Amino acid sequence: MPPFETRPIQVQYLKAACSSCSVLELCLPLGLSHQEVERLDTLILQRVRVKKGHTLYRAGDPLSSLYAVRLGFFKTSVLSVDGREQVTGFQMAGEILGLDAISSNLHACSAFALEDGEVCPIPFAQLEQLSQALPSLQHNLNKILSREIVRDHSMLLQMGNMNADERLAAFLLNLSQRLSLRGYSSRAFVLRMRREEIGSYLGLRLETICRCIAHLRDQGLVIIDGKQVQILDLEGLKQRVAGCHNAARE
Amino acid sequence: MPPFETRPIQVQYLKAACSSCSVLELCLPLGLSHQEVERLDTLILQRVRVKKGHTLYRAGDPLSSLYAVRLGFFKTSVLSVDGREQVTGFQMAGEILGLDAISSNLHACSAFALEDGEVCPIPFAQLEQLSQALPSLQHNLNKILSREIVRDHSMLLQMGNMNADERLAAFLLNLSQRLSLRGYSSRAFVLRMRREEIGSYLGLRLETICRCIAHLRDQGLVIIDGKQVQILDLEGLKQRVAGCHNAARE
DNA sequence: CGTCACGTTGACTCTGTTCAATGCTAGTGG
DNA sequence: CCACTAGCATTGAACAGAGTCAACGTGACG
Repeated sequence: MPPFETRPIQVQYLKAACSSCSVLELCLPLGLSHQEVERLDTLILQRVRVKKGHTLYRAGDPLSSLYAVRLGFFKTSVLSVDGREQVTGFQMAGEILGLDAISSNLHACSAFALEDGEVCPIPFAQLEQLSQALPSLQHNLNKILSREIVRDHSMLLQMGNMNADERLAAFLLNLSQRLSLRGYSSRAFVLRMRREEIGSYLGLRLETICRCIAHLRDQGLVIIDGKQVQILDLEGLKQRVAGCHNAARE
Repeated sequence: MPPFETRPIQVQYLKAACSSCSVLELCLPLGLSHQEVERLDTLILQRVRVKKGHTLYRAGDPLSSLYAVRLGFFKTSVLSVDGREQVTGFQMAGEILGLDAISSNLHACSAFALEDGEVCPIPFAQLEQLSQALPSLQHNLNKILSREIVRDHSMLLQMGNMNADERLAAFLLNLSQRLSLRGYSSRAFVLRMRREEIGSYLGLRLETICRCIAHLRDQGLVIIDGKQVQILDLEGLKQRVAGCHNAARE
């Protein structure tokens, strides 16, 4: 186990308000009226800084809050009985952490910061209470939960039907698309996770990730130097994924 | 494509009421007071019969209702761009179909009946409306959505970290456990799906499923004759899954 | 009785894993 | 300042597990 897994999180309190947040339209308040956002603000009392390598919560912890990522990059993962890690997702600004805890009031996975970041804790009991009064807030929460289900199903499709190169291409495209939604370049970005974590997420070994990076590089689709990614041929990458398995094989 | 994919569903109206349903405590009304269930009953106007081989809804259909399975056995699946099927789940009595449609108001997967069954359509707009008035109903919906996320994550763990034998063992144990929750035998049951569908669900080919069945049989853990399953050694099967990959390998 | 869909098994192939060696970078301590 | 270490990334070679292709069996059903 990496050493950082034993460090507790360091909490620093900062003022928070959805109404002045830059990822407002990607997050829980999406589509709410100004007045509704102000009521939601009454729940979001603070931002919490999480330093790189620290844990926001662990599998088994009781659910107190969901966490909206405001800044930074997180991974969530579950452990198999024999201690193997399965990364279940990478989250960036505007995405919500902790959804899987609602079912049992215990977190089913752990959340780690892959770089320094900030999250807005959303006390869940109060969120449910407030969403009694705000239909559109309740609807948003339902949508966010459902979106996570859709995302998981597409991961299952990747794991079940795509080969290693295709999975990596799909992974890079997914990052590219989410980053561009947040105003960053879709063609140049930095991987915040290690090869091993990408591999775990995609159901592959880290060596396979290295080799797939080499394949995509040799085909002139991307340049990946360490954690620095440059996408040379976005369309080519997309074709690689669409022509899923067997089709258009070299 | 199998021929039944083109048949429309045949709708037959039957009286329905959660308050008199046998899977009440596994379904949406879980934990609701008698009065609350009666209000929920006002939404559940009918049961719909779905005959084996028929489609309840298809990917792309607009979301009008969620469906509670009352009887029978369903599969849900998504298609990849090039027409490959990925089975995302098998649903039995008390489980809810259509959750992935909430995110976009369009069904993201299709639902097929693997045997004659009955579902209770739950008009989603009205469900959201009613859950404004009934906090515990809203809470249940949240829980059900979250439970699906947890389930998907455990499927990702299976696909990412388990070999073929382990996945099949986990699959059989999961069926066994859900059936026993519903009052059926946990040691003898019938597979409602074909080998190919099991394979798609587990990210394997149908031939691999056959071979894994043979492996488990040769180890004296199960007897599987066609669709008839008999579990001889429940504990042995569990060990097979827990000692996930590499551990306790023969 | 013949057809068709499904299931089983074998032989061979191939993709991804495993194991190992090597390189690179950042951090640490003498 | 440099030697040393630790963690991460890359690459090669050998191996193994699952895929592919093909043949055959079986049971349901018109």
